Amino acid sequence: MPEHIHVSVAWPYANGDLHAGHLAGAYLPADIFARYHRLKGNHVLMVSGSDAHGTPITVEADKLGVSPRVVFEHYHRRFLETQQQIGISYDLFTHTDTENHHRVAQDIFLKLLNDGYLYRETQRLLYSEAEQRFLPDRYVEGTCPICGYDQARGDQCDNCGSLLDALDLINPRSKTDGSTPVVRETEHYFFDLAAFADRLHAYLAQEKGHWRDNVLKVSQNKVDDLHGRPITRDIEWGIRIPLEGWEDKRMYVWFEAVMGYLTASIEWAHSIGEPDAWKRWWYNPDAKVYNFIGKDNIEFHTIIWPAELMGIDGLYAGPDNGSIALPYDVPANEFMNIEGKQFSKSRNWAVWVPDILERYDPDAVRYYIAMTFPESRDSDWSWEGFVTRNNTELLAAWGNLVNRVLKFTVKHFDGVVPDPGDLREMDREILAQVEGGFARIGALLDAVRLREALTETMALAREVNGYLDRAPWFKVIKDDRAEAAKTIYTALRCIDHLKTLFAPFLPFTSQRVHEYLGYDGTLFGEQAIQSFTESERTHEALTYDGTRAIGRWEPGALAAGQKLREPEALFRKLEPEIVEEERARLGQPRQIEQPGQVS
RNA sequence: GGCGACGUAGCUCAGUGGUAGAGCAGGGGACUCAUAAGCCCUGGGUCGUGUGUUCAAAUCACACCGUCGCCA
Repeated sequence: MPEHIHVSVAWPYANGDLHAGHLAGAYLPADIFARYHRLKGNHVLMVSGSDAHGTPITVEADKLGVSPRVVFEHYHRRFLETQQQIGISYDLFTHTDTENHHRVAQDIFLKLLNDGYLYRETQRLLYSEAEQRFLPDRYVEGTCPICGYDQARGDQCDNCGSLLDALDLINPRSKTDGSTPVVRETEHYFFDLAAFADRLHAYLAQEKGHWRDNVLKVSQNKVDDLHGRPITRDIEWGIRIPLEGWEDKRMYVWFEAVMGYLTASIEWAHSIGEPDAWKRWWYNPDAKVYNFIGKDNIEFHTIIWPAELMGIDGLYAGPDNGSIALPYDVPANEFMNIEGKQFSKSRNWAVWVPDILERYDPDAVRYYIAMTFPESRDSDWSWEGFVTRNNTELLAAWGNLVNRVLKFTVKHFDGVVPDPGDLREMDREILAQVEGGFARIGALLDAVRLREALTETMALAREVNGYLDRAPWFKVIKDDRAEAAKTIYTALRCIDHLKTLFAPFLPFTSQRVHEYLGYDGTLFGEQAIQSFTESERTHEALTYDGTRAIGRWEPGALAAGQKLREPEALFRKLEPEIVEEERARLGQPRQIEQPGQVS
C-alpha cells in the first residue's frame, strides 16, 4: 500500500546564491529522501520556493539601489537553474510572491482572526520622519547600551554580541540616511501562541522516538515559554493585510513564509488540473509530512508552524476531511562549516553551488556533501576531503567497479550479459548480500539516517570488489569461459542492484549505469523550468514529472542475453592541485552578475 | 547568565551499560580485468580531567577544563 509522503523543504531567502550549507542542511537530504520514496512507489509531494519577502531582501535591494522585486526575481531564477543542475527534484519550487500564496496567506490570516487566535497590541517603534517610514531593527544603528560600541545594530551589537531592543540604542540613527529616528506608536496583530500551549504540549508528547534528539530537546525547551508574536509590520514589501485601515502594513515574513508548504501544495494541485489533489497529503490521517530544515529553524517548524496549522484546521476542507496534517518529523540538520570556519556571505567564506557546478559534476558534489551531512553535529566542507572522497571512494570503489566489469564484458563477451548456467555458492552469497541492501539501507533511509545509508551502500560496492578478487574471471577467460561467465553475470547483476541503491544519492550517474546495462527509460522523472500565469502576474517554477519514471526500489531484473551499451568512465579523477586553487578562492571577492545589471 | 552540543587511533568521524570501531593516510603481501584503480594483512588509542552510581561506563550523574552554537 503506497504511502503519501510530503517533503516540505525550507524556503531560501532570494537575496543570494545557494551555497553548500543550503544543500547540506536541507535541500539535498530532502531530495535523497524524496527520490527514495518515489523509487519505493510512494506518493511523494516535495515543495519549496524562494522567500520573496523579508528584511534580507529589502536590505540587499537598498544596497543595490533596485526594487526588492528585482532582487528576488534575479536570485529566484538562479535558484531554479542551480537546483535543476544538481537535481533537487521538487514537484514544485515556486516563490512567495505568487497570487496564490498571497491569497491563501490572507485566507489563513482571516481564519485565525475569526477564530480568535489573533489580537491587536500597540508597540513603540523607531520611525524615520525623513523617510516617512518605520525602521526595521537592522536599519538602525547607534551606541550599544551594554558595551558602548558606537555602531551597534538595532537588533544586535556586533561588538559584544548582545541582542538589543532598538529603542535602547543610545543616539540611534537611520542606516540609510543618518537621520535621527523618533519613537512612534503603531498597532499590530499578534499571533496568540499561548492559546496553543496545551495542544503543542500534547503534540510534542506523542511518540517521538523517530525525532532527532536535538530537535526534540529544543522544541520541548521552547514550548514551555510561549508568548504572542507580532505578525504584521509597517513595511511596503510583503503581503497585504486583508482588512480596511491596514493598507500600510504587511505580514511579517516568518508568519507567511512557512505557509508556503501548504500554498505551494495547492499551487501544484492546480498546475496538474486537480485542484483538490493537495488534500491527499494535508487532509489524510495516514500521510506523513517531513520538514527538511536547518537547525536555526527548529522552533518555527516544531512550534510555530504546527500552531498555525492547528489554528487553521479545516480550512478549505469538507466535513469529512479530518484534521490537517502536522509535521510527522522535522529532521533538522546542523550546520556545515567551510574549511573549519563558519559560512559568511559578507566575507565570501563560502562554497557557492553555481560556481562549483562549473568545475565539478553534480554527483561528485552530491556524494561529498551526503557523506558529510551534519546530521548529528556540525560538519566541515574541506576541499581536501572533497578530492579524497571523490578519488578514493566514489571513483575507486564504485566507478571503477562498474568500469572494470563492463569493459571486460564488452571485450570478452561481445557486450552481452553471459549465460551463467548454475550459480556457485560464492555467486549466490554476494547476490544475496547486495539484494539484502534494499531492506537494510531502505530502513536507514526511512529513518532519515542518510549518511549511514550511503556509507552502507558504498560498503556493498566494496564487497563486490572483494568478490571479484576471489572469483575466477580474467585469469580463466581463455581456458574456462563458463567459469568467467558465472562471475561476470553475477557482478553485472550486483551492479544492476547497486545502481538503484545509489540512485537517490547519485541520480545522474545511476541513470548512466542503467543505460550502460542496456536498459531503456529513466529511473526518475524529468525536471523542467516552467512558466505559470495567474490572473495578472507570471512566474517561473521548477517542476518534476515522474509519470515516465521506471526506477523501483528492488533488485534489478538483468538477464542473460541483454545487450549492453558502450560504457564510459562514470567519474573524473580530481587533481590534488585543486585543493589549493579552491582554498585560494575563499575570502576573495566574487565576480557575479548583480540583480539589475544587464549582462 | 540560561539551554544545548562537542572533546574517541596521525586525519575525518561512528559507537548511549557488558572484552574499544570504520574510511582515509602509513607499513607489508598476493594479483593485473579496470580511471596505476581494486583485493588481503597490519590499529596496544589514560575514549578531555576528576568524583560518583553500577557486578560492569567511552556509554548514566555531578563538577571542572577546552571548543562552539542557540537564546535572554
